[in-house]
Amino acid sequence: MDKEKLNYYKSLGIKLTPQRLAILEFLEGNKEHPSAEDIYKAIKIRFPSMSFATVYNTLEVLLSKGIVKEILIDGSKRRFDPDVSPHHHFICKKCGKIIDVKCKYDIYLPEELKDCEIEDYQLVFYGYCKDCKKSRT
Amino acid sequence: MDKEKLNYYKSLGIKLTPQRLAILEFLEGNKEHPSAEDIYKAIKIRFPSMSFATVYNTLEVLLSKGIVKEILIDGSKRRFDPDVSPHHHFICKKCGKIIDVKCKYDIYLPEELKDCEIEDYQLVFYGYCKDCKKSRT
DNA sequence: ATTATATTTAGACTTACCATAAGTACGGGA
DNA sequence: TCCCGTACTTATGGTAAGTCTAAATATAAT
Repeated sequence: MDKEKLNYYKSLGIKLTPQRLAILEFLEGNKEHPSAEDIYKAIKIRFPSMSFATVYNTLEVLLSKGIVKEILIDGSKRRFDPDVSPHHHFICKKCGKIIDVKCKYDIYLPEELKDCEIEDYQLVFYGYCKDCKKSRT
Repeated sequence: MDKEKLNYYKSLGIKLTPQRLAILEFLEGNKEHPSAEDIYKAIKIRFPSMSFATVYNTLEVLLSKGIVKEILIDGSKRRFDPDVSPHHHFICKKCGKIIDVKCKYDIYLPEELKDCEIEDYQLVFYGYCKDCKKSRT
């Protein structure tokens, strides 16, 4: 990881432990929208002593700092996305694969929410991916 | 519940037990986007013998018949919506309240998903509702 | 005879707890 | 200025517990 990024993380007041660096490196540029378990399994290879709690703790920190984003799309588990730029997602109902959607849509503030403070919005497409579409009965 | 609806449910091949009727009545016109627990608690008053599993079983049946829809919006639990007409949602990050958004947006099929079979899409707004907006520090 | 219910059990995912360990900031000495 | 110990703060690891959901099975209802 380059020095600039390191300093950026430090400037946010994050204590950079080897485990956290490993998690950050794993997430950097990752397009798989991993779950906590995905992260845990991947890091465990290099850090056999890694604990599941550490993964969750670190994710909580990264979420609070806006370094990663949680995507509410998979009912069965939390998914995380290191790409915090505005974009949308598709999830396959069969295999759970998530695909980024970079389209821009013209989403105006709905009348029903005029008294609310909107921080973000996400568009989610549900269906079947290229591979699962074929193999469906 | 009126007879027309009853016959409609019957025509779908759903066996209408007292518990299921209670769940259907509770859901009918319900704008609270209840969780399984909300439903369980509400029905338990009239059916003390009601089981949690029955709630899940019934919801599973109603989902498969398209009578209710699951909304993936609350990371901590499943939420259900008896309004299956196309619409969107807002969720308050603080109190968890969900508000319906009936606006129509022009959502075209994104290039990234041209090989996928899209069944549905949902737009979700995140932020703070009228009440929680004030009380934030 | 088929299907739903109630109850219990089990599983997956996540959070809480606490003693131990490690990172960071600071200040004195080279 | 740079290096290095010291003290303070925070993170880790392991486990235990909590929550939500799904499975299994015997009983009851249709």
